[in-house]
Amino acid sequence: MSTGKRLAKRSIIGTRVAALADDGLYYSGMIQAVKTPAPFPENNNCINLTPNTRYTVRFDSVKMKNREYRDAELIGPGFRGMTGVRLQPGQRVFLTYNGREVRADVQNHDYETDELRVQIQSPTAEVQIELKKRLDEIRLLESRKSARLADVDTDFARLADMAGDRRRASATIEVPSHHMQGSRKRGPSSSCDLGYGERDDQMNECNAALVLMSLSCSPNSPRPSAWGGRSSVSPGASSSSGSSWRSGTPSPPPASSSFSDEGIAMDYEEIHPRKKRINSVVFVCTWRGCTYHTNTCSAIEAHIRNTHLGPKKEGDSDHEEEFYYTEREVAAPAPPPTLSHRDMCRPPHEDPEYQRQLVGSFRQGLLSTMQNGSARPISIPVTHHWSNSHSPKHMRLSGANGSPGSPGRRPRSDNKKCRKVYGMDQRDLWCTQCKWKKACTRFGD
DNA sequence: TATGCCGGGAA
DNA sequence: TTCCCGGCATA
Repeated sequence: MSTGKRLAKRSIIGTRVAALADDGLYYSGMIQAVKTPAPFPENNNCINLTPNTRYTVRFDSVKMKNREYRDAELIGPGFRGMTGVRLQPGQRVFLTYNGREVRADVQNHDYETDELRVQIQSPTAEVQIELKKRLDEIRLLESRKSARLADVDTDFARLADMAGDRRRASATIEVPSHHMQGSRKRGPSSSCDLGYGERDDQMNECNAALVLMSLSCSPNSPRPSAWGGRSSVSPGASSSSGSSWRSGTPSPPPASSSFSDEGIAMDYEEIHPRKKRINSVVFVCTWRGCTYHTNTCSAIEAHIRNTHLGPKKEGDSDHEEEFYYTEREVAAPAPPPTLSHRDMCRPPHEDPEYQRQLVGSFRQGLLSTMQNGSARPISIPVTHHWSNSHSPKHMRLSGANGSPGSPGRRPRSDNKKCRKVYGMDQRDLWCTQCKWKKACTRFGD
């Protein structure tokens, strides 16, 4: 049943196209409206299209006015391709170079051989790279959805060489949604994993999480120059606190509370200033299914923007990329395994990898006690800043008192659970598992 | 009785 | 896969 609120699947509105402007150059834009003389003028999908159909193109550049074109005049998916197109010098094009999409400007187009001389706009670059490309290797539209390639301080050649660590990072942040408070019903998805176009509505919640993600890039870690160059730090940002609040969002970072959703400590760095280590830092894309990682912040942001998020809207400066990557230290001289998690937004005990280690140690302890008979409690250091305690505790896990009767059911732990800590009326602060009546991941063993 | 969480079903 | 909840085990 169609409600009529959504465009038909085949709607051509919103399609990205390139169209010829008065200056003889093609500019990218988007189909904004379709005018068709067909009997169903309200039908905007391509079912009733005729050769007389006219498409209103809204150009990406605000300086350019909307204009109507016939389909034969438009280049893009569903319209004509590049064949036969004549490009003028100065034409902005896109091509794949070193596995990445780059911008280039046409120097000259040989109509006979359909070969072009283009000059790549290397972002790093004093050196301009000039290439010869065939017309069919050239695009007028950004296929990788990057609107900011030119701003990104990315060494593309180095990116292509990236290899190695493929560990997945999990940096899921739950943003408590008010509409769910007190209700057991599932609310509308409030995930920040949104498609392009829906994001604005969700930015209040996302901003909160954005703050948390910003903290994952610690001020102590090496920063590429582009970071500082691009970080138009908002006036509310505190430079002395060491907080890496650098989003352009107008609201200041939450100041007083050392806790946020999911018990994430905001002033973690202040409580435990990180030991200066010269380990290399890897920025890991946390987009679901993506294992991309790189060693520069700007590169990971470029990746996220290009590959996952899509073009940035005009005047947008929400630094949304920060939400989808996490910073990881690759320990050179093998530090204690859990320390690396200090870099992450997720509290250590909620980190799946940490939990695995914990469970692993627990099992190992059980095993050893079973083998040598001595019930020696295992002591695992737990930094529990997340629960109002600022001193490291030791969580005692004893294999001796495992319940004999119910194998498979874990002995009830004495730890405070979200229910106890937050109470029923603050259910939205519970960890997800507690909400689902599952084993608590925040205070659990 | 309150709480923790397993198992399983719905979305 | 995520979310939710009945119901059992345990404190």
